Amino acid sequence: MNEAPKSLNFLEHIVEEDLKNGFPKEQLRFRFPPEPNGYLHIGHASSICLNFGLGLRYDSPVNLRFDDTNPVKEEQEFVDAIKRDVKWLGYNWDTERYASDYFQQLYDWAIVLIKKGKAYIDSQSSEEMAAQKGTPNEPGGHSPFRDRSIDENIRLFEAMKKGEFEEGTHVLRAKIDMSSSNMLMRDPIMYRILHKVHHRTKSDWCIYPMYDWTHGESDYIEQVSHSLCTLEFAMHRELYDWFLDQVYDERTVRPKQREFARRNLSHTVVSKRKLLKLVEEGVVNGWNDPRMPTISGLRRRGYTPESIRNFADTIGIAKRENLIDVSLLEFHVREHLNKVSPRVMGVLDPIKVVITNYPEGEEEWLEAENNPGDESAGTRKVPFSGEIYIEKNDFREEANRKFFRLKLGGEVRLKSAYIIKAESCTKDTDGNITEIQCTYDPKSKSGSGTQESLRKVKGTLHWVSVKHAFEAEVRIYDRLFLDESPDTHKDKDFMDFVNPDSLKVIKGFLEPSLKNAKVEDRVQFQRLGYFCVDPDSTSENLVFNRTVTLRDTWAKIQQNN
RNA sequence: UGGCCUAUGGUGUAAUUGGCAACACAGCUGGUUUUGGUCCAGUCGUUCUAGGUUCGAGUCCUAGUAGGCCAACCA
Repeated sequence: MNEAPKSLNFLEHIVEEDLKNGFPKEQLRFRFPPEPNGYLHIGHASSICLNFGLGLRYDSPVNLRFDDTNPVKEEQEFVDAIKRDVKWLGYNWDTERYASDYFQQLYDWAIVLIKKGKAYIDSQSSEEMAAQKGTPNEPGGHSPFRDRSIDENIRLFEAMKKGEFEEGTHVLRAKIDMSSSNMLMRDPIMYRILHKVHHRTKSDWCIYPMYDWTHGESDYIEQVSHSLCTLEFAMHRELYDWFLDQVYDERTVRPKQREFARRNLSHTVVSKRKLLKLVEEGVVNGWNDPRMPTISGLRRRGYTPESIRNFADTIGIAKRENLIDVSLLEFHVREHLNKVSPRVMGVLDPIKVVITNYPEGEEEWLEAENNPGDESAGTRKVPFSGEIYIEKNDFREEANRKFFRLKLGGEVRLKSAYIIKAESCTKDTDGNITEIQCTYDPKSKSGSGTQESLRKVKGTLHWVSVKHAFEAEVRIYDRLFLDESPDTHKDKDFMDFVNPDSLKVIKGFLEPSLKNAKVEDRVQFQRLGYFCVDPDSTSENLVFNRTVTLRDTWAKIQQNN
């Protein structure tokens, strides 16, 4: 907010332009309008950051408005989840609103339209109406009910409201233009009959307003100045304005709809239907599975609100098609986690190292820094002993100069501990290495300041003391889809691209300081990645989710060979 | 036989509104480093096509091309 001149996106330009043309800054108001029929995902997060970001930028109120005009699909559970997610992202709405709060006002205005001859009751079936609607290339025809008298329209509409008709028997339509090139202007439906219980208004209503009739008028009621939505609503703008014209009073703020392109993330899907399929077919374990692009999934995965906000800020906003590489999201979570997460040591694929010259039965507690980039993070004690675990792939019997980890005859630094040298290793009958024998240099202790401790050795390994380490469950997550755009292939289903290795559950050996880690704690397992404590954790069985690996140039080197 | 929207490095977004095309990510090279992390330095590479207006066009105009959206009693 307070840094040097940041360039504006096209929506901010529009606001600036309005301000320049005399729109009072105090009357700026925005809204985030989710339909409570599903969970918020990363795409919504961008929209949330956009609208609330505008609120922050101009110090303007932002309403959280639930667009709950369809009782068939909407539930309180989603309202609660959405509120939790928006809060978690770090935003505060001015007021919590519901389109259903406006049902009476909307009804009254509908009567006004009928009286002005701008709306009528159509008693055809939906099939008949569809057939009449024409196509984008051909104009539609008029309904035989289009010229009902105002009195009859009023009488029928009231009867609809009283519940005197079956679902599907009548609708209220705006009387606009059946030959418009914009299909939405061909006498759009304003109300339909639905004998359903609404999550808030219960059984008060059996007629429910449609989106187009509701949304703009709700913006108007709330005096939202800029109503931002995605591109597919661009054609709705003409209707949005037409409806507004019917009730607009010059003395009030006239809401302005503008459209932006939704932002697509690579290697993922976000449509409700597809996410539901992943849940129902057991590809993932629920809506908040750490592989899901839902806010709750990202949270459980270990993403921070800051990283998501920074991501949204970086990708910007425009009107063209886009596919943002997920590596940018990963960059932002690494960037933030690098600053805030304590470093710890854990070995996920252990091999035992015996330090042959370490005094039998002895142990010592060494000082280790919690974050080399942040002195204020302090230090902690880590136990060392004559038997430790290191990662299997940190040892090779022989290797070239590029491999600066442990090899026979070679030296390596144990992070925050001593320099060791591999002398020999033992194998089982299949030739698998089962143990490595090393010697250590007692004078090389980290931080001791001795000549030996200051020696430069190329490699530094993380480790845990066998005797002190404890076991925990570690869930290694990877991208859910192997294809960057799994749901855009004409000949293939997105399910064909599910990564079979998106989750591996393993056992890790962790340093004892982690024993009292709490759910949602985030740490960096040194040299491995960032991990987050999962809510499945119990006091006997801690569960860590891998949020993201560290950048791994070694992996890249190996890949290129 | 339509209407609306869009087109800038590999990706995303900018360009003081007509004035030297920039920022981030990704890639590559080197340096620092008790994390092959971080950090630092460097490097690669861009205005869909064809005309037009202009001293000057990514920006304005025309045509073309490519992509997206539009015919739910969904939002």
